[in-house]
Amino acid sequence: MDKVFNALAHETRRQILDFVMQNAGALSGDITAQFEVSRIAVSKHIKILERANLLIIEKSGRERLHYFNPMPIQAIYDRWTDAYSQFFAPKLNAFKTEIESTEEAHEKTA
Amino acid sequence: MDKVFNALAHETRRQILDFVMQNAGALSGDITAQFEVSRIAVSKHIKILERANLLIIEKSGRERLHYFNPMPIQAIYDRWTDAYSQFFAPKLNAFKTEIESTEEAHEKTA
DNA sequence: ATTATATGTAACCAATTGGTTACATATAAT
DNA sequence: ATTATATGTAACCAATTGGTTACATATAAT
Repeated sequence: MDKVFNALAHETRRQILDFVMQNAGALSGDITAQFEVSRIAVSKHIKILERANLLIIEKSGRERLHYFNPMPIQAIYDRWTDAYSQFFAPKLNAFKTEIESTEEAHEKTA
Repeated sequence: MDKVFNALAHETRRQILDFVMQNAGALSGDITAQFEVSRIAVSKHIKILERANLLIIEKSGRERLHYFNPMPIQAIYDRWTDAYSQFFAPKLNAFKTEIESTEEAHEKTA
């Protein structure tokens, strides 16, 4: 789970996920072509995503085909919404209002 | 958005969120008491969470009261599920099966 | 058989991160 | 007025991160 959060904490890696999602089976080279940084840099990002199980790689000859795996994100979401359920239900709007009025009060004091 | 992902990419910071969520209005000192690291280290983590808008701070005299703000996470989730909706719907199971068979095939080759 | 392509690994480096100690300040309690 | 408490800031440091170049290997194409 820590690996997933860490993997998602970099813009390039999130973009790689976006790209692979829309281009299932993309090769390393296809992914590299999307970015300005070197092939090696992209390769490292892919490795981090792979270790977080966000990408699944299929080898075919000298090529590597990449597939997006949504399950770790689903797992995080499940844990998250469960833990934070009190905030994601009707109570949300009340909370919003409370925070906003708190902030207004704060601004007046500041 | 990058700030939010980065803020979530550290175990201690996720634990701070958990704690503040269940202890709305907690003081800096209350949060510090939950961890082994120094007050300063915790303070830095809090600052990162604050800048990501995941914590809202209300000053009261010499104290700082902390409140969890779920909205950035909600925003991420909205963006995420929208972008990845093709995977979070009925298709999910088909995809899972596809990946699993792919992996089996891969294991046999390896 | 030779050449081109797809990818991997090693060594290195600057920037960022996560932590520390030491010192400072503002409010509350006595 | 003095002391204790809650929090802030500065300077520093080791570890991690994100990138690079140089070299290597395995498969596909000619």
